[in-house]
Amino acid sequence: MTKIIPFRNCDGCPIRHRAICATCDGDEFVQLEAMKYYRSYSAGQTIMWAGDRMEFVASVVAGTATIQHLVEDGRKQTVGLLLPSDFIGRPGREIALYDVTAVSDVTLCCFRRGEFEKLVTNTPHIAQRMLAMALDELDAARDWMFLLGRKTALERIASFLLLIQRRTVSTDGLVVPQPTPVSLPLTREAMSDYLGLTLETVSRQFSKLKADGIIEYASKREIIIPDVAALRNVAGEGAAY
Amino acid sequence: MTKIIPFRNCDGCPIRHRAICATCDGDEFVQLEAMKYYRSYSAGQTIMWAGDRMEFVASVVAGTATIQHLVEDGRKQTVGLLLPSDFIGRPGREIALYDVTAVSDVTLCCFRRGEFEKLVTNTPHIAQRMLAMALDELDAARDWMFLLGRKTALERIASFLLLIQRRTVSTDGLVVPQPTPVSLPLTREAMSDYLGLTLETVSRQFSKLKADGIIEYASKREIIIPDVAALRNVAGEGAAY
DNA sequence: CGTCAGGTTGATTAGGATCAACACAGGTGG
DNA sequence: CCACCTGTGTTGATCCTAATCAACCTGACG
Repeated sequence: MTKIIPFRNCDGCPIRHRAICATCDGDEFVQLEAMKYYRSYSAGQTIMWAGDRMEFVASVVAGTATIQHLVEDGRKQTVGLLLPSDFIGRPGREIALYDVTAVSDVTLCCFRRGEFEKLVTNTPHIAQRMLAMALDELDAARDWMFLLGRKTALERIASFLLLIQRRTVSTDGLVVPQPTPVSLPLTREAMSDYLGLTLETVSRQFSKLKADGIIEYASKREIIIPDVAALRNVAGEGAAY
Repeated sequence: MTKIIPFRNCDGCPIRHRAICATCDGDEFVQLEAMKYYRSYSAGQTIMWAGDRMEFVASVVAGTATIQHLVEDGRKQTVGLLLPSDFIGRPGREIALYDVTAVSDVTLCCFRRGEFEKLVTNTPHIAQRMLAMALDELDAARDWMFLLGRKTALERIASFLLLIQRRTVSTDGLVVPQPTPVSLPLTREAMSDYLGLTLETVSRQFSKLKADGIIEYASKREIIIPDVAALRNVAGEGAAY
């Protein structure tokens, strides 16, 4: 099941043009490439514990991870989804605030935190890229706050499917025949943690979407969206582009 | 009601040491000071509309504003609370994604967006300060996602009161006699928008906290917390410091 | 003195949580 | 090869929290 990463250097890296390194110029890029190292985690493994010292920051190269806040009484909320090209960790913070867990097999491109922080201080491009990515994440978090605060269960599921669909097609690159099958990186339970629901409610809303013809199952973890506009409608998103 | 700001320059500015300018060195600071201008808004005014072109970025000098996401059918969620020293806007984005509304009379220290963006590009300190602030906001947004996804109504109110208390005492500076009165910058309705509740539920939970002796009213918009630890307990936060 | 925004409280409803049973696929080991 | 187990997902019955609908209170202000 574990995918072997078939490259050792950044040429041919699948996230080369979207990750933190996307806007680096020649010299900066050389520095980054020199200090990077890969790490792999299998599905279910914890990448980082809340409260732990963070040894590294990293880009997700392949796989899916979640950022989670969990509390003694067992309540859990996923506060961030990490897909390929997303960044883990933050320069300037020593202690992790959240757990990071691999939900599928994950490959990371890591940088020792100390060295990376020096790079951020010294090379404006990287600081600016970090800033742009942080602000994008902040906007995404705010959209999710609306979802968690105001959307119905059905709308949450629909929004989540659209999110995955958007990220998937843009990852795989070129345009694909319209009714694309979308494979879901999360279990029903992991989705419920992300959507502020229970796994039973998630399951029920999937059934409802299927009954209404909004989605079809290729398998339990792979859906087909015959009409994206219809799904967008259910999600309560404008008919935007 | 409108407070007149009794200063023209940055000396004596109440947020000088916490805002975006906190870590600027002499030269950077001079540049920032040269390009700044003040704007005031009275309670209820909209500072920025979602979809509008952003002419400026700004620091909140005084007053309270909210960042809101609202949707055609009337649903509304406050996705950010802006208190003194918080930053509005983002370099590199032309169009606002959210509405920003003054909930009390607000004074901003503004910078033309174009000029500010140049400064971010050219002066590493400011880019790094922006990054640190953005990452702090991201953490705050993630904590709020937990609140919206998993906390009960009572816990949300308690958490909100603690948030305001924390920000208030740290704003006013020195330590104050223990049972501090905390003045609430938001109406019940504005709180409900922030907490993902209805205003009726907010009101009920206030009544419950009062009945349980966790809070007392100095007035409807000013509460006293006799025992912060007890409130923290209700909020479901650890007994942390 | 009347009006209105902000706030409280009550009665009822509804959406999702909770508790519970069952289905199904994939492994594992006898 | 089959029996068993475990992780994942579905569906049903019931309960409960917060939403909704509604009435009323209070104080500020013209």
